[in-house]
Amino acid sequence: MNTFNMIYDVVKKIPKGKVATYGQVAALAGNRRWARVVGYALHANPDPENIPCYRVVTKDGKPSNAFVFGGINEQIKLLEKDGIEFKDGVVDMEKYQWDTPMI
DNA sequence: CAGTTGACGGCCC
DNA sequence: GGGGCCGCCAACT
Repeated sequence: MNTFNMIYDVVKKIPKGKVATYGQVAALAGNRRWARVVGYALHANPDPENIPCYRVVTKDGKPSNAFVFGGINEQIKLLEKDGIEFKDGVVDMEKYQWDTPMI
């Protein structure tokens, strides 16, 4: 169970129609300070089919400025397909942020 | 082995 | 309100 593995596990548990912030994923993975590591882990993304990295956004509810898995537009498209509403490129965190009971 | 960087977050100026 | 800096851990060079 590496740090990466825990992070991936958390990301994979993000329910459809919800999004999580990097910090939140890090907190769920075990440490809040892993925010950067989470970013790195998702960048590595060894299994994109099971790791919906597009559901992980910054605290602002915006996708990372270096999202390069197909383009920002593609990420927004995928999120909207999940039922997540985008407004001016940002998600309504109050409504769509993953409500984790374990945090 | 040591130094630097990195899909971030939070605080300070 | 906006911009910049520091800090955290792990991976990469």
